[in-house]
Amino acid sequence: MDQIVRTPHQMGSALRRIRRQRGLSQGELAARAHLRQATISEFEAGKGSTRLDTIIAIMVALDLEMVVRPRTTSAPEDIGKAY
Amino acid sequence: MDQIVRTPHQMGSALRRIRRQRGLSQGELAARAHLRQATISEFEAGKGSTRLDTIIAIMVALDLEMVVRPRTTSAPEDIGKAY
DNA sequence: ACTGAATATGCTGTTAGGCGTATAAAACTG
DNA sequence: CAGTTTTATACGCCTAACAGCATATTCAGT
Repeated sequence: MDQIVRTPHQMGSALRRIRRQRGLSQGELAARAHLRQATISEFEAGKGSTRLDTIIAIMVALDLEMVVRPRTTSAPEDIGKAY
Repeated sequence: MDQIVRTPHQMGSALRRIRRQRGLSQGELAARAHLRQATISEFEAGKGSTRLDTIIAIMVALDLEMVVRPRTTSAPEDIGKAY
């Protein structure tokens, strides 16, 4: 249930999944976070240039928090990358 | 050791602490992440408008990852630790 | 298929991020 | 305390985020 995030795309996907779990539309989330529905759409699509405060606003609206930690080696996509 | 991040300021502080643990200067980190030393300085100071891809670049250079999870309620004595 | 909701895309305007470059202010070190 | 390293600020430039507003497109329910 905790989502590992290493790329903008993973960030967008993770929050989209959680938003849907909460039963919210992009428009509803946007209203709660004081953002445009279009901004949510672009962010969830993996826009890397989304600003930190925008992401924070979304996380607050979804009642989430982030944890920063040393990189783990458990992600499936990483296997093979070193070779 | 894992850093809870709920605000831009906490994000900057957390990565600054980790950078120092790694024994890196802002200039060295900037070089590794292909950013300016000034950009690192501003980000660590808590700039909320820092872009996601900039943050990701810093985390990659520090060998870190993020986790997104439901907000937890930390004990009062823990709250100060994030600062 | 029809229809309304949800999501993606477009346009303009304002504001500001990050760049290169340079320097000022702090913080170590001998 | 001087000399060095590190961190914080500044200016001009280019690009784009996000705003409001509107519409096109896709999805889901009946």
